Formats: sequence, structure tokens, C-alpha cells
Amino acid sequence: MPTKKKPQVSVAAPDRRRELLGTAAEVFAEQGYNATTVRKIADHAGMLAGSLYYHFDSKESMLEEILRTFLDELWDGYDTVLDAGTGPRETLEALVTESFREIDRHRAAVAIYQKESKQLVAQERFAFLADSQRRFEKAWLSTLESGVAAGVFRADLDVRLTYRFVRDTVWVAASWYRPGGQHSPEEIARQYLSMVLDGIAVRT
Amino acid sequence: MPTKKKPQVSVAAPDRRRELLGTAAEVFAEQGYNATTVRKIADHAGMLAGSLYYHFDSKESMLEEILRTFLDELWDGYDTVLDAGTGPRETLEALVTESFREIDRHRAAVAIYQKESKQLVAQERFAFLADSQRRFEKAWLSTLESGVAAGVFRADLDVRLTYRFVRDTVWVAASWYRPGGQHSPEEIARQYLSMVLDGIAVRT
Amino acid sequence: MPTKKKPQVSVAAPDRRRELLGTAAEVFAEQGYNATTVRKIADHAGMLAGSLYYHFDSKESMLEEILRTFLDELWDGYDTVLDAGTGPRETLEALVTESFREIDRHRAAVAIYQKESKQLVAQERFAFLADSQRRFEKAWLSTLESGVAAGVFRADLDVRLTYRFVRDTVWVAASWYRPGGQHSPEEIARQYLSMVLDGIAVRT
Amino acid sequence: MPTKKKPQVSVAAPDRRRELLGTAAEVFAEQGYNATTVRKIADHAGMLAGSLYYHFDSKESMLEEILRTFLDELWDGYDTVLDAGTGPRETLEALVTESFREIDRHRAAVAIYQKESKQLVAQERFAFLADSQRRFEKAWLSTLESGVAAGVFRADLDVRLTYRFVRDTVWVAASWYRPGGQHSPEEIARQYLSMVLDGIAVRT
DNA sequence: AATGAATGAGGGTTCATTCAT
DNA sequence: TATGAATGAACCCTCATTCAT
Repeated sequence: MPTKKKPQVSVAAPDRRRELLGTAAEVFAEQGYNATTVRKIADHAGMLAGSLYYHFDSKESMLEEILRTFLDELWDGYDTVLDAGTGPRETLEALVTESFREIDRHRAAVAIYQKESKQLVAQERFAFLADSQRRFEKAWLSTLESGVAAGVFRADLDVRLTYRFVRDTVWVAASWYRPGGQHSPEEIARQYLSMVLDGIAVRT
Repeated sequence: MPTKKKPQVSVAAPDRRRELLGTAAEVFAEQGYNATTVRKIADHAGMLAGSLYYHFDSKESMLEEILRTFLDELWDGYDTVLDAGTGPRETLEALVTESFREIDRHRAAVAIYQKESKQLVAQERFAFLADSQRRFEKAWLSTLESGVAAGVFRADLDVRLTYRFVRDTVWVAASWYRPGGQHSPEEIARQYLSMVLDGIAVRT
Repeated sequence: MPTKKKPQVSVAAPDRRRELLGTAAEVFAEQGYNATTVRKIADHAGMLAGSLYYHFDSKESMLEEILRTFLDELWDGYDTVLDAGTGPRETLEALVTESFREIDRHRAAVAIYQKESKQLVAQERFAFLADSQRRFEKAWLSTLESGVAAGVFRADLDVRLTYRFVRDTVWVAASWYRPGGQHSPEEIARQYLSMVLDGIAVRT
Repeated sequence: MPTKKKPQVSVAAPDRRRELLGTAAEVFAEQGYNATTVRKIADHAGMLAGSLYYHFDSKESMLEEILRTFLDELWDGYDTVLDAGTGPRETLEALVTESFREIDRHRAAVAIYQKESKQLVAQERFAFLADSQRRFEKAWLSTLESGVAAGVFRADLDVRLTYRFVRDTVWVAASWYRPGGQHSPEEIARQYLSMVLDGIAVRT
């Protein structure tokens, strides 16, 4: 009677896993996925490269788990916001705020996502990134569109362009954001929203 | 007997060089610098990997030349704008417009710059990136600051945050921009400026 | 315009390829496929491990090509014999003789085949081994069966058992056969045939 | 304090040992010694790889014990036959029959022996394989030779060739033999003997 | 007896780079 | 100018083995 494959932790002792994934995410974010060698991760974790393979199947599977975990939590937050049934402007504000909170919580994962997702989606293994992107686009687009319909967002702008503008505007922040800095996520969100909604020009 | 090593560079056939650099930039932009093998570039150029070394010293030198060429042209444009002595708002508008023109002309280089510069600046060879970034920051910051002083930009926003906001807002566009699309660079610039300056919310 | 993959020799300069495959086959046969490191092959060939990958895709592809080449030649010989339309006994004699000739020509490949084929057939890449085995079985079985029907082979033996007996009897010889030894393939074939056909016991 | 290292081996629970060795032999036989990982054995035994090291010193020591056990039993049987003082033909028949019985009892070990012994004998640890082979060769050769001298075996055949023929003929059977099949070892032995002694051709 | 986690040596493979032709 | 072949360093990953618990 074979086999019982991979006694690998998985369920039990997920602490070490999470810890290692955190380390890996940090290095991936800082050096880029391709430029990150498994040995560097192991160094940061205080172990030998081969030892990582007790916990994970491959470097790629670490990346996958990092991104999956992040997206799962992101969608938990987004879904709560989207299901709240608030008006377009409140929804947009809540989405932006939620986004900055996720950046705060998953800075490394967000940075990785920003940098690598374009290449990754081509691989079947990372098809879930495309799914997420589609849901993402739908959520933001429909929020913007109902805002335009309701007269709270400008009608003279290309909606797709506006969508990209808002989306990028928020997420690129992950590339410079450092948690524990002088601005809380909520504070940053407030300033960003102010700029996005009202512009930087003085009203005349 | 005098050994003429590496005739390279120089005046001879600068066209082929430019052509090859264009190809390389395209592949770098699409696949990422690290993930791009010299062989892929050579494939796209219809030659063998080793043959590229007749034209260039190394993969890295190709990258350097791509980025240098782009930044040189960028600063040509920026300097013209900055030396024009226009008011802060006009300057900002001109900078944004100029930026979208550069994105249009150097899409690949811009994409590479966006993705790789953070890692590259650490290397001495790419110190010029840091220089450029400093000049860049100074140009934008001072434009914003004189705008605030002149009362044309809002005073209630964190200037550094605003700077990052505007900067990112413009440059990330390179990640989705496709030359020859439905919007001209000037048209995109106009819409972006409208959003950045006046916001997306309807004025009440 | 991309791409033209793998300028790898293939057609042109097949000499080096053949040479390397010969070396590899020798080492595979002597040490076993799994126990043979790519470095060992490279050592025997007077080059570095990585250099082999200019000529071949992988260690496995070397194995595949070795076996394919052997089987192709084997079937050339077998088909000639089988298409000759001779009687069962002559056919069997010719098959055995041809087999020893192949052992003489492809000693290493035969030894590899003997040792590894059982594990290999499970892989899709080596499905052609199963094909060959089926054809092989059919050729021998039908020869034996028509021999029995014609009254030239004994009818009191289990045909499958006899098939295995003859088959193994011939091919295991590859494990001890050394080309250039005191017996020519034809001489060995004659003695084997004498034993297989008439037995080792003195007739009473 | 006395450190009791490795209680192992010894008298304690020899059943588990035998059981584990049986499992290991099965896997070795099926996948090949090199291709068999300690983890696979442990999987089949329902334990973790490391746990095997409570019972055995190393993977190699498992292999050694499997082969030693097999050869010990084989020689018990062979010695009984050889000491019986029967004539050459009866001796040969008894040896063949005994061989098929051993194949029946130690199928896995025989298969391993067939496949790996050639590589193993080079190692000092497995020198006992060479001893066994020498005794083996002597036993068979002298049986054949006295048979030839006594006029019961053909004198016109190369004796070494005949030895190899008979030896291989019997032992390769282990590669396809499945215990519990339709033929008992004795039945197979009878048919093999019939072929080896009298050939497969119809006497004319 | 067995587990969980780690070690460390190596193995197959990739790739930027070199160089004689 | 470009090719064909090779280099050598590094990379991801595997696996027998160890050991504290």
C-alpha cells in the first residue's frame, strides 16, 4: 500500500511556512523574482538552499503562494466594500482606502505583483492572476460608470483611461511605500483621494 | 603587428547598432531584462547569440545604451520646457505632454526604465540613472512648489506625495500604452492633465 | 520577425553528434543511465558538461537518440529478413544471426536497451520502445507459430515461453559480448542456433 | 552517561526488518536501485524517509542485506544439489529447477541482482558478489564439463559459450516471471530444461 | 520507533561570453 | 560581419543522511 505523498506541512505547522514566505516575498520584492536566487532566500532565512524544498515544491510555488495569499485577502476586503451597497463615490473612496491598507499589509506581495504579473499571466499556473485582473477591472469600471451615470464623476473623460489612471495611481504607490513611515495608509488614501477626486489645481 | 581589437562602436554602420538596440529594447520590455537571454535578442535579429558581441560588449552595455539614449532625448525635451520660463501650470502641462511624447517615441525604453531602474541604480555603471532621477525630482518639485507659492496649486497637500502622484501617474502609462492606438500622445496628455489638475469628481 | 529556433546542428555536421552519442552510449552502457552524470559523458568527450547542451537538448534526448538510432537499424535488418519469404526455420536462423550482428554493431545501445527499457517505456517520450517490442513479439511469435504449424518446431512447448526463451537467450548476450573478441557475430549466432534448435544434450 | 547509539540490527524485532527489506527489494526491483529514493521505500512502508535509518545504516546496506540473504539461500539450495553426487545431467536438471525455485522465492532480489550486480562488484562492500559468481561459474562449468566427458552433453560446443547460454537462459526469466502465475517454478523448469537439453527443433 | 526539519553534496541545465574561422 | 563550438559560473532542485525530540 503506497504512498501518502508529501507529508509536507501544509496544514500543520503553517507558522514556519508563513515565515519563510514572508522572507521570500521580501527578497522577491527587493531584487525581482528572476534575480532572486533560491540561495538568497535561504540565506535570509538562515538555512541552506536545499532546505527550502522541505517546505515548498519550487521557487515558483513560493511565488504562487505569495500572490494567492495576497489576492485572497485583497478580495476579502474588496468584496466587503463592493457588497456594502454604497454610492459610487463612497465605494471608490472605500476601494482606494482598502487598497492602501493592503499595500500596508502586503507591501512585498503588491510590489511583486506590480512587477511580475504581466509576464506571469501567460503561464497556466498563474491564470488566477488574469481572473483577478478581470474582476478588478469590472469592479472599478462599474463603479466609475455608475458614478458617471449618477453625475458624481465627470462625463467628459474616457472611462477606460480614467480607470487606468485611478488604478495605477493607487498601486504604484507600493513601489515607494514603506510601512511604519510617517503616513498611515488611511492618511495616504485621504490625500490620494483628494487629488484624484478634486485635482491638484486650485479651484478658480 | 598591431591588433585591432573590437572595431565596434565608432562611426561604422551606426544604423545596424540602432536597429539591434531597438530589437533588444523591445525584447527587454516584453520579457524583462533578466528573463531576456542574449539568444532571444539574436533570434529576433536573425543572427546567432555570439554575433551580437561583434556589435556590443555585453548584454548590460546594450541595456545601458538603450537607457542612455532614452534619457538623453528625454532631457533634451525637458530642458527646452524648463528653460522656456513659463509659469508653473504651463510648465507642468508642458512636462506632462513632453513625457507622453517620450513614451510614444521610446515606449520600450520607458517600460524598461520603469521596471528595472530601481535595481540598476545600485550599480556604478548605472549611476547616471540616479543623476537623472535627482534632476527629475528637482524639476518637478520646484515646479510644484512655485505653483503652490503662486497659488495655482493646492497648498493643503503634501508636496512630496503630490510629486510622486503626478510622476507615477504619468509614467506608468508606458506599461499599457501602445503607439499607434486610438489616442495620440497629446490627447492622452490632455486627459491626464485634466484629471490631475481638476480631478475626476464633478465640481459642485 | 522572430525566431528560427535551435540552429543546433541536426542536419549539418552530424559527425560530432554521432561521435558524442557514441561516447554517451558507451558510458550509459557501462555505468547505467541514472548513474551516468552528464559530467562523466563530457569528461569522456573532452569537454565541459555545459558544452553538451550545445549539441543536445538534454541527457534524456541523448538516450532517446541512441535508442532510436539502434532500433531503426535493427528494424532495417529485421524487415529485410522478414520480407524475404523464407521458411520458419530459415527465418529464425536469419533473425538470430541478424540480432548478433546488431549486438556487434550497437553493443552499447543493446546493453542500454536491455537494462533500461523496462523503466523507460512508461514515459511517453519512449513510447516507441513499446511499439518496437510489440512488432518484435509479433515477428518472433509468428515465426515460431508457423514453424510449429509446419512441423519444424516442437509442438509440445508453450509458445510464449519458447518465445521468451529464444528472445532472452539471444539478447542477454549483449551483456557479455565484446566486439573484436575471438568469435565473430556469425560464429556466435551459429553456436547459439545450434543450442537453441538442437539442445545441448547428446542425442540418443 | 553511556550513549547507546544505534540499537539497530541485533535481535530486536527482526520481523520489521524483514518486512522493510521486502518492501525495499520490491521497489528496487521495479524502479532500479539508483532510481529508487529512500523516500519511495519509506512511502511504501508507511513511514518517513528518516525513520528507515533507525533500522538500517544506509540505502546501500539495505541493498547488501537483500542480496546477501538471497545468495545465502541460493547457495543452501545449490550446495545440497552439488553435494548429492548425482550425474551431470541430473545435477544440471536439479540446478535449473532449484534456480527457478529461487526466482519464485526471491523474485525481487534476483531481478536486482541481474540488473545491478555488474556495477556493484566493483565496490569492496559487494565483493561477495564476485565470490558467488566465481563459485557459480565453477559449479556450472564443471557440471557441463563432466557431462561432456561423460558423453551426455555435446562436445562440439564451446563450453564457456554454453555456460553463458544456460546461465542467462535461466536467470533472465526473473525479469518476466511473476509468482502465482499459471506456471509453477517446477513446470517452467521442466520446459526450460526440455528446450536447453533437446532444443526447439523437431528431431528428424 | 518514528517524526520533522535540516544538511550538504552533487546533478542536470542555462546562459553570458569568448574565439578561431 | 557572422558562425559554430565551447567555456565556466551559477542556478534550481534532489536526495541520502543526520539528529533533536
